[in-house]
Amino acid sequence: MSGERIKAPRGTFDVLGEQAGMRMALEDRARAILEGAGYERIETPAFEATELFARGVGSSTDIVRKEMYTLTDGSGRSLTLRPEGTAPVCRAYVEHGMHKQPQPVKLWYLSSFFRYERAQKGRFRQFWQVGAEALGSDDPAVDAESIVLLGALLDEMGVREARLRLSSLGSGESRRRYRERLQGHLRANEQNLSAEVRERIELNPLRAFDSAHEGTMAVMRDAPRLLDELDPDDVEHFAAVRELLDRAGVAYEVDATLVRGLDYYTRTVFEFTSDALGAQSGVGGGGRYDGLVEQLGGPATPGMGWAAGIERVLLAGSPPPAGGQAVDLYVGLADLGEAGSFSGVKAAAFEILSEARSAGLTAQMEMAGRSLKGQLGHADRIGARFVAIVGERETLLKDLQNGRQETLATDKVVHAALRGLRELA
RNA sequence: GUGGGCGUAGCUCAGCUGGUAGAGCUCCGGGUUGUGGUCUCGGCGGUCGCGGGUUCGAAUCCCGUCGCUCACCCCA
Repeated sequence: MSGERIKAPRGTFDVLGEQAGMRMALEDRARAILEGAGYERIETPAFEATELFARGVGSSTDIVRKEMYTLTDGSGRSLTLRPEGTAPVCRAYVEHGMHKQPQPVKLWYLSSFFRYERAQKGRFRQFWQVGAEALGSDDPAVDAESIVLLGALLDEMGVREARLRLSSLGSGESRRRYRERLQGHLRANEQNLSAEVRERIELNPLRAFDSAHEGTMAVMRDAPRLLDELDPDDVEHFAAVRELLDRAGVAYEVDATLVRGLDYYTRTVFEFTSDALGAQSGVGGGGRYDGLVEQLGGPATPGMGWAAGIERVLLAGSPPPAGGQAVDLYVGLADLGEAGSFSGVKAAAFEILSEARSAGLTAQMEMAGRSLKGQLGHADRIGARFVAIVGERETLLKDLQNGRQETLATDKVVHAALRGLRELA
């Protein structure tokens, strides 16, 4: 061995074995649920113009301020590995003129995202999210359906004890007025706030509700509540969303202190949390972002969506085990010959392998130079039904399930295996 | 960026107060002049994260450094 071992970068991981199976199961369920509700799959580029996130996600967010993987390409363009999925989807909506399609346009994705953060349980630098976005309608039914779908996905993935918190951030003038009142309250009590919150009074005062700092929490107990100051339209919209969720039998709690980390949210916001997760309790969340498409240069278009962290869903849930691929026929060799060498027997075995696959069987061939005992052991371990031991003149075909075996001409092996499998069925 | 815990075979770990490394699992092979899942025996496999220091001697003590991990922060 020479040279230093190169390891996967901090905060990244290889997906293999059981993990890969669980992910496939999740993707499978997500597709069934979302496409059943009219969502179509979308994949956007892994990197975008930096400007998209600066404008879309918002310059007050931690994501834009310190968590983006930004690089300059050969021609001097500033590009950023996507830290989230909503802005790219909105960009695609505008770029492809989807406002001409029947609204709402419903899109879903399962992709990886990148944020420069310290990794910990449930938090990584490259992570995966499944997300759904519905653009072009401000109907409360869109909000409710969206939330119901994520709830269904979490349920099917075995995420127990998921709590749903719900709120409304309002919109327009009332929201601006509220923001100023809150800033006033914060400034009046500035000496009791944590340093982080103090720094954010101008940028994002709502974040103060999220603080775990004691002094800050005391100040926030007396702070004005946004929910008490919504516009009549927003009040009505929020009431409709709640009514629809009630009708769907979805349990939730209204939490006026629920704030989300991205600037684009308006009106409905929600989050599913689970205690099974450690410090990172958020499994998935989202909300309405009625101004985002316009902010990205498109027509005024309402939008509603969510994202759930794959790693967190898997951590909090108990996904159904993925069954391994059955192997109908394992093709072994009677005469091992030299390791890595060519032989007539090997060629005959390879021919059987091809023939078996053409006949619709799943088949594998001995490629490690194992002994006869080793080959049978291996075939058994991978769950093969039949083993063929190919010899110079004839071939032994053994049924591993009942131990029966017969010797037959090599070119009859696949037929015999097929016949054996048919008898089983 | 800050703090705690941890870094010994591919994996899980043992190795007390210093005497230059072990187990289980996995993998491969033997036990069966060719036949699997049990059992049994054996083999492959380790610069004890890295660098320095103390010592006759360090995986074991000290310092530094890197990495992993959990937490703060923030979020999915």
